[in-house]
Amino acid sequence: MEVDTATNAGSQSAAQGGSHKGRPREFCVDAALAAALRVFWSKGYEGASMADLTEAMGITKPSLYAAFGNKEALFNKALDLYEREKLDYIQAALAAPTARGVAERLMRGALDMYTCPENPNGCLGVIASVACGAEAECIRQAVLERSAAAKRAILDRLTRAKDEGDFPEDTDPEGLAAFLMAVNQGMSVQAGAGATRAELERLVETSLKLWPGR
Amino acid sequence: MEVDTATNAGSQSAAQGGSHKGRPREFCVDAALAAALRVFWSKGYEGASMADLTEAMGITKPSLYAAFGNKEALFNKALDLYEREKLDYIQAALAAPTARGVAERLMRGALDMYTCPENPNGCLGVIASVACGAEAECIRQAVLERSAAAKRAILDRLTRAKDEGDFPEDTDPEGLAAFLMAVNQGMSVQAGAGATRAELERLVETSLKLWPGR
DNA sequence: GATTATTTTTACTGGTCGGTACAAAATGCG
DNA sequence: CGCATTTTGTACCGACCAGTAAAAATAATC
Repeated sequence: MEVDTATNAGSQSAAQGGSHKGRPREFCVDAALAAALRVFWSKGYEGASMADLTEAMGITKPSLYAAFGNKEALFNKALDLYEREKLDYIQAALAAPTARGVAERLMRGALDMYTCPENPNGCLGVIASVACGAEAECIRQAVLERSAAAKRAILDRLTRAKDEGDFPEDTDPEGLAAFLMAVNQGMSVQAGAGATRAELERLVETSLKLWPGR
Repeated sequence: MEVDTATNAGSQSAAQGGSHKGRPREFCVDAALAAALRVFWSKGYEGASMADLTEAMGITKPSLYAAFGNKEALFNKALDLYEREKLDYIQAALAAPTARGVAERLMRGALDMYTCPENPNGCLGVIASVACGAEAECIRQAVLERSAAAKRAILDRLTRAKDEGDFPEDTDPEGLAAFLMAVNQGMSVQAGAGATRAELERLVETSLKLWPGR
């Protein structure tokens, strides 16, 4: 009855202690999910074929469907993993004492993530929301919801910052939140286009120099 | 002999004066290309199927192949049309007398284009470069080349502006060019995500207020 | 009217897409 | 052991993909 069995499986291959009854799973669910994330991150949702995914994950299609449900469910779990492991810098940034500190940590965190050689180029959210047509509309919606939540969190933080006197009087927190999102999205697009770390650093330094207040 | 026959055909359907020999083409090549552009613009290169294209263009597949070559050639012609008709605001912006004027016309031009209800959401260049995987690499390269050329033109203009004293001494034209590209790309992503014109206007106003110099 | 050149229509190709049916294999439990 | 349960590998499904072969249709030229 469709029980979510994405649970056990050790670190490498052999299944260990779990007191399950049937034949033990031969692959590590977490490692397979991490591999799937890399594929989605590199090729987008529709661009990633089941063949791409199964090859990268090292499992066959029936195993994938048994462990993750279907392609859409697999993507959503990969998106959870992405947010948890790769977007943690956002929450950390919001804890900075001043608006300028928030902006700086946000931009530098994005810069580090986009230029880490172990990561695919660009932002999974941007890739999946831009490169998503028709049938995969619910995927797009899921991604957009998370993006909207992030923007709202940034906006709340900047609004508080204005109350705390971090900005000149005529500053618009909504505009600045959209601005931070735009710089981040621009960095993602440029990283995907092959921009070097030095180029993106220049973008960050310039944006930071333009940032108003403290 | 692969002669490029994309020439005549009147404004609506009937082919007129052209002194060709065989059966006259029953559709307008320009109108079909415009329809194809809308499809690519909405769905990206790989997301646009031949069925999507032929339906929107009102022709059959063999007619499409005879008139345009193949999917890739059709895209490139659509990209030419896009640049010619939709990106003309860029050249106009570069003619502004000051760097601030350039930035303002660039941002407002993009804003107008992204929020024109007759246009699909977002920027074809961003969509095609982000949502392009593997096999369509040459498409991606073609788009990236045009984007790089645009950035270079902007950079040249900003460098001249610095020579003319439009900026404070410590201003980095390279950083500002990347900044303008990023705001534009961010607007495209946000427009594709469903942002309203009012939201994008706020982004433009904020970015303009941060812009340095005159 | 016959010839030649071009477009149109219909039907088709081999390949890939996401997803699945089925039986063999591997475990725990009695 | 025998049985229930779960995963595995293989082989397959109908739908769609980009692209094309072939013949009928329509025009200019002879």
